[in-house]
Parts: sequence; C-alpha cells; structure tokens
Amino acid sequence: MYTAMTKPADPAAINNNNNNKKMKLRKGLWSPEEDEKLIKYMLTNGQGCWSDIARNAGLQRCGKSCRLRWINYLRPDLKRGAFSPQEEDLIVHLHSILGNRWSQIAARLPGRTDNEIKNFWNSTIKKRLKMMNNNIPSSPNNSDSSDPCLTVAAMCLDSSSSSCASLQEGMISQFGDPNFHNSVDTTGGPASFYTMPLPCFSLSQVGNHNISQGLILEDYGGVAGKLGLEQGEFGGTEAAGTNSIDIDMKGNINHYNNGCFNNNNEAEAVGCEDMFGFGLENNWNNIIGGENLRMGEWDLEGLMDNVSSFPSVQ
DNA sequence: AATAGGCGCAACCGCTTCGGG
DNA sequence: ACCCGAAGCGGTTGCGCCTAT
Repeated sequence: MYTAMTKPADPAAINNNNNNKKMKLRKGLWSPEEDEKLIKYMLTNGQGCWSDIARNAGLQRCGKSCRLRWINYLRPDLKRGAFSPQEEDLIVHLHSILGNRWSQIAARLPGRTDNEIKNFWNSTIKKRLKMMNNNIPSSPNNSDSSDPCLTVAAMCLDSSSSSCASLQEGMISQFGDPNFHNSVDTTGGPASFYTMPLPCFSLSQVGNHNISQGLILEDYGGVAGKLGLEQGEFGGTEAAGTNSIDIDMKGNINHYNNGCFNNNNEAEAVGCEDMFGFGLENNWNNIIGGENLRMGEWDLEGLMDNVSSFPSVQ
C-alpha cells in the first residue's frame, strides 16, 4: 500500500531538516510511522496550532496535512466501516436541506467526517440517485419510488451541481448568471419558465400534500429572478395563478404577490406549516409579511432542529 | 492470464473565513 | 482599516483494488 512516494524519511535527514526551515515537506500517503508520531503527539499534547504540531511531532508535513490526517483518519472517535442504512437516509435527507455543506452534514453524523460523507455521496449515493432518476418520469409526482427522500434527492440531481438545496444561496446567485438556463431542468415548464426540481424538503415532511412541481424560476433576462409556486402544488388547492416573489440581483425578496394563498386559507396553512415544516415557516411569514429577506439568511438551524424527527443514527 | 475500465478512498489544492497584530 | 497566518471547507486528483471481458 505504501509506495515509494510514501517511503518513510531517513531519520538523520529529519534531524537535519528540523533545523532547516526550508526542509522539503512530504506529500502523499502517510506511513504507519508518521501516523504513530501524530497520534502519540496528539494524545499527549492535544490539539493546538497545526504547523507547530507538525514541527514538534517530528513530521515532515505541513500543518494542513497533519490536520487532515488527524481529522479524517486518526481521530479516536471516528466510526469506521460502511454507512448504515439509517446514516445513508440521514445523509440524503440532510443533503436535501444543506446541499454540499459536507462539514455541516458531518456534524450531525457522529464519527463520520465531511470527507467520508462527500466521497460516499459522490460515489455511492450519486450513482444510485442517477439510476433512480432515469426511472423517474418528467413529472415527479408520478414517481413510484419507495423512498421519498431518495426520490426528491434524485429529482434534485437534475439541477445544478451545487445541488437543489442551495436554494438559500445558490439559486439566488444564479439569477444573474447568464448560464443559468443551462443549470436547471427545463422539463415540464412552459417555455418561459425554468422548473426547479423540488428542493429542500422530503416528501415525507410534506405529508399528504401533493407537491406536483416544486418551484418555478422565471427568467428575467438575467436581470432578476422570479420565484413562484406552481399551480396545484398543494392538495386541494385551486390556485388562481402563479404566486411569485420578486428577487433582485442581491437576492433580496422584495415582495410576495398574494395569489392563491390569500384566496385560499387552507392553502396558506398548508403551504406555510407543512411544506416548510423544517422551520421555514417563520421566514415564510416574513416573506408574506412583505419584509425583505435574503435567502442566505434563512434559518438553517431552525431547519436542522426539525430534522430531529428523523430516525436517529446509531 | 492479461488488461482495460470503473470504483472507492485518501490526500492535495485553492479559495474563503476568522482572528490577532 | 489593513495585513497576514491559521484554520476550515469543498472540489478535484491520483492511486490501488476489483471486476468484467
């Protein structure tokens, strides 16, 4: 496993190099000896300045490399081995909320690292979702998938690589992007609309309400965006038209056009409490209240608090 | 048996954020 | 207010293993 590139350094050279600030730092895979040194040092001295750790532990590594090795591999509290189905579900679920914020996802999976989760996502889950996505008809509500979380995530996979859950930030940033048209799925929407696959929440959280299309982004010629809820989004709702939020180039939500929500109290209740069951309702009230609100300031912690209803990971 | 291609994982790279001077 | 170094983060790369042909 250890290649020539990772061949342990000559001890004499280390001694010399310890006095030489220009010593050549090693790269590549870590040798067992290096691991041992780092573990020993960390257990004895605890965490500190990583560049000092690298030096004091007698490692020809940069602090950054030491930090990564410790966090991703050597930490005693790491959980090794395959992801459990519960962890897998939770990752998909969290990713639908947080997007590629791997560190935040990892923070909610004890013993797992962001790197591990990122790799897992980019290989296993992404592949699986892609396969599922091939089986999903253009209209998401026709999906017969048994796993709503995976279904939503698979739908999200059709959008930009920054993931659907970047609604809070990514979508906004894309409004001014001339390439925006290329980054979203255009299936199912009228010519002037760009249909974003259902973001941010799983069907299980939506309850019995039929989210048929998700969000629409109307192209304003790269000047601004318009975000709306498509007709028939909520069960029993007879929407009179597309309800919209105008968003300027800075991502400010300037006002909310009262459409079906005002015409249909039931729809309002459903939309605000169920659809945004992770805590978005507070922000949604802000939107309805006409207050300016930046997407990036949506209450992620509030969103995450509601994830507690998700099966716990062992 | 040989080998090409796919896959998973560890590590690096570059950018951003943060905190201290 | 500015600079600089450290830390953190996400994207990407490289390499060894596995598997299909």
